[in-house]
Amino acid sequence: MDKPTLPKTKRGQARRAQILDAAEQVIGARGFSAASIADITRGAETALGTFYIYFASKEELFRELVQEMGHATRAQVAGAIAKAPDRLSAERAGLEAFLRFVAARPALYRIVEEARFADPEAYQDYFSGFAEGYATGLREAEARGEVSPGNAEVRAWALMGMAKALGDRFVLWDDAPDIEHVVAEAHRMICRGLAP
Amino acid sequence: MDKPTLPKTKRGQARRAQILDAAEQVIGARGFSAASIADITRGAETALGTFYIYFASKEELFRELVQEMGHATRAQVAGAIAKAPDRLSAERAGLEAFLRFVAARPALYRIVEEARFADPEAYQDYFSGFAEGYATGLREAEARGEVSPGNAEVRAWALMGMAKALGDRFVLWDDAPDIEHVVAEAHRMICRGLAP
DNA sequence: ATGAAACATGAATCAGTATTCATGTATCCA
DNA sequence: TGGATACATGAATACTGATTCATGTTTCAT
Repeated sequence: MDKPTLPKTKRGQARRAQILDAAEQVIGARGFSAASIADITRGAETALGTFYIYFASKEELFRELVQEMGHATRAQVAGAIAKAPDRLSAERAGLEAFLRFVAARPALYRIVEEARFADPEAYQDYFSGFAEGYATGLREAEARGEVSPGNAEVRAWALMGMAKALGDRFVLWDDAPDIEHVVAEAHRMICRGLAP
Repeated sequence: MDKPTLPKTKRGQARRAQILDAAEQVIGARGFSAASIADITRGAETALGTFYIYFASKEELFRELVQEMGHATRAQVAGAIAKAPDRLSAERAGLEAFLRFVAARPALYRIVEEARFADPEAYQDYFSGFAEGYATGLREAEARGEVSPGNAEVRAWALMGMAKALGDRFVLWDDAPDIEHVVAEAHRMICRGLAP
């Protein structure tokens, strides 16, 4: 009933990690409401009741997974962007890093999308936070003259949306993803647009 | 048990429509798995069992709602695009029509996004079908010299993703949507990109 | 007008599953 | 090394909700 604290022993820490891993797989595969606690503990090779030693509820576990995705994505993208010499290069590197992340952890990606319904606040916070950093980067680039003037917030959301849709179609739903090719094509449009 | 056929009497047709209307509202508000058949029939002011006279299951009803959204969106966007003198104008008109549709029928929009989980096949079909038409339009425009050369499929998905993200942030999650402004900003990026 | 087909009803059935709890077993510090 | 704390177990609880069905009522072609 009480909100569980973090585990204190080695064994406890290992169990909690097992459950989180299994949850990523099971919820990623079946979806949040279809995934039962029993499925998750079975995947973690532990007893049903053990779940509640570490998590107060299914919802709390879910929130933790969404946050994990947030941290992991930011880390991946930020790392890739850091080395870029200018903003347009950063756009390319960031998009590629995102698509590679989707390829590497499809279950987590799906979980975030499901948060739109299962935990709308966490979902909005996740993307709003991401968009804020994105827009700031664009404004700084604009000040340095690396991108044309324009509304940074609209651009940030538009670019995030592009990345998500490309992730769906050319990574998640594609048998033989060719990330490099997709990134190259998309980047050309990001830089120059459609105008002839 | 058998798959119900379409109703044969006036009364039956009216009942079925009542149930579909109520379902759009209830599933749009609570989400697919949280919305119970009882909620829906209550909204339709009819008895629980009546639902199964018209629909084989909750899933079948859901599929029908997703298809309805598909038809409605296409009609809206296609109508708006038809009058455009060239492709870049068409992009602007299509984006604006889409955002206005999201504003007008948020429940249907939400239902489509939930189909990603509740009925993945319908979801993929919906967007793949849309993308196909989109890509064809871009190829024809490229042939007419109205847009620069580039991979039409990647561009189509990227543009759809942009529209979805802008719909989320600046229509669904915004207290005072300013569609015209968002469209103007986004359209500039679609035409010219970020390059200075 | 009338009876067969169509439709309406809601209690009962059936299948789950989130969460709790009483009863153990492992861990680890004093 | 003992015992207090942390952790493990899975059957039992408590509840929800999709689907069925036996029993009416309405519609409408004849």
